[in-house]
Amino acid sequence: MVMRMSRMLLKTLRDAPADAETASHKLLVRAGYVRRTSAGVWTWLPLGKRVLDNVSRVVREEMDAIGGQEVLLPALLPREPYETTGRADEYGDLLFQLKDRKGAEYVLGPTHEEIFTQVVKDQATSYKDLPVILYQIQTKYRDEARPRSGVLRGREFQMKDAYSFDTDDEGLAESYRLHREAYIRIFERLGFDYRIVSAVSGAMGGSASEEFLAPAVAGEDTFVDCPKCDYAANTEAVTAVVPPVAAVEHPPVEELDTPDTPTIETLAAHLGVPASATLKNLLVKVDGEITAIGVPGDREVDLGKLAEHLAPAAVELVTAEDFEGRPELVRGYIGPQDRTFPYLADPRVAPGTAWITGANKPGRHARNVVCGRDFQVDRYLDVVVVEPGDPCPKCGTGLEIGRAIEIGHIFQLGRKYTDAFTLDVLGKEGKPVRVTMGSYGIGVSRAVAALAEQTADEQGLCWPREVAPADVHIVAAGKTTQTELALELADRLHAAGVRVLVDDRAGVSPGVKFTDAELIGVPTILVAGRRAAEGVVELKDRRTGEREEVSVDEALARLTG
RNA sequence: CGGGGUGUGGCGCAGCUUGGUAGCGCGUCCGCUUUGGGAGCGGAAGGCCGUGGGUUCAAAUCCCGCCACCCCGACCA
Repeated sequence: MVMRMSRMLLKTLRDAPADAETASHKLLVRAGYVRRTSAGVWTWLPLGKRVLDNVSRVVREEMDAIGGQEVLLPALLPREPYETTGRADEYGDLLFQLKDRKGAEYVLGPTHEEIFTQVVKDQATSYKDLPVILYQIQTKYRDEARPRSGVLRGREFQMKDAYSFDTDDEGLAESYRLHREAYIRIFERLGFDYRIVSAVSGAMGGSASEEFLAPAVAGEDTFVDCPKCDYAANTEAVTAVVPPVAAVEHPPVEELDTPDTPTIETLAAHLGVPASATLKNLLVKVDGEITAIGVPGDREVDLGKLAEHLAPAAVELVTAEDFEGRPELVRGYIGPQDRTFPYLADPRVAPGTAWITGANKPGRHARNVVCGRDFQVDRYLDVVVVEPGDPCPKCGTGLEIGRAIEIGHIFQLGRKYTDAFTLDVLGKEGKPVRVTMGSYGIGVSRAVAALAEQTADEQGLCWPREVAPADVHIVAAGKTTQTELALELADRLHAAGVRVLVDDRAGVSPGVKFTDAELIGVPTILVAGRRAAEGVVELKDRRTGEREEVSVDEALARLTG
């Protein structure tokens, strides 16, 4: 069907809604693709629905290509399976919960590992039934504390979720590999600039997990990117590169009088040394026990990272009360020498390195405090916040830090869910075998917004052809002659299988139509204008802005070629 | 959940300080003119001013409560 703007439910806005902040949010609303219905809940208007469907189509084709079988599970689900796996509590308020008239408890599905596990338990009984890959493209519900950035992070959103079921680890690894490659093809076809980074599994459980990140200023994730090699990683997953320590004989420890220097800043200024020469000792409580973390003075500790390393132990910052009754802990002057507490340290605090650090006496610091000689480290942990310029673990180049949108995530779950539901199949030996599982997600609606973020320019949206709502946007810049030609071209192109959007609105000035065409972002703009009567039209590339006058036949040939 | 901000026709905003007829731009509808970069003139429609209460002769405006929405952070396949 040819989309005629004179008949479409489409209204572009000159001004973006005041509450829109990110480019994709502003442009998708201004260009009439989506409309907010409530916080984090969006209506997809005709143009938006087309783009959404195009993304789904690509995803579907590539999932089918690896043997995935599409199914559709309900979004309205009994709560009980989520209790079985403990995720009802784990998700907490993130779960939309409701009751039916009889008081039975339901949830709106946030992701479907539980239900897919049950489906396979129902249907698969023998190792011959496996491996199997199931997927669906479906609406998901998460009651996010803070939905934001338009459809980038909604409470209701479209997701493709896939699940693999295998009888052994090798099978899982293969299913995972298949998905990884399918994802690469999907994101290539969609026109994404993306990185694959290793990630932490979080609430999903399981071992191996990688994220597909689309770099964008509006992104919520920070990641490091090596400008030279292909290394990229989630900031939490970066490991420090420690340069080898020169075997130098350090002079003995020397105490210094350093009054009023309780912070690294004041200390470094007082002594006239860089902060990196000092050793910062941050006190935390690990399950209530006071513990110090030693990091170079110019470094920040990432408490989230620390908590992750020490989980399930609880990590809290110390408070003033914790110093009561501990006179050996001198606030601002703590050092790891003669310590009375466990000592964790960043790998940069390597054996043989010398530091300026607290002397455990008020107003006193010590220099030439050598790791391994004057103090011992109980355990090394990577807990320092990554900084731009830190060396790449792979090639040593200075890393860059950027923002990105998570558009896909793949997991080797293992047996977390199959254990919970005792999903076994009969093996070759006639004995039950516990099934192992993977799960693989793509945020379909998020991908639309992420693509908008990556491809839009000052004039508006600018879609890659594969996802664009049409191939050609025909503008009738004039009166009857132009409109008739525009409609005729639309029909002929459509007959040739080209997807067409035609601006045949009467009484709308050419200027309005041009700016609307640029805002809407269809890759090719065809203008039937001044020279329409003589059979000459203009072809314009939305991205480059290049335009060219060609005959009608030439235009048709190029667009159908 | 902590901090900040905003609620006035479809969109963007003014009015609130100092209470008294709800206003502007864009958009929409009708008519005429106009048609290559957000046209002109004339007419018109459209708003329990987020919501509940209070103060007052009188509340968009002052006071109290609530709700919704947005931003930063925490959190988050």
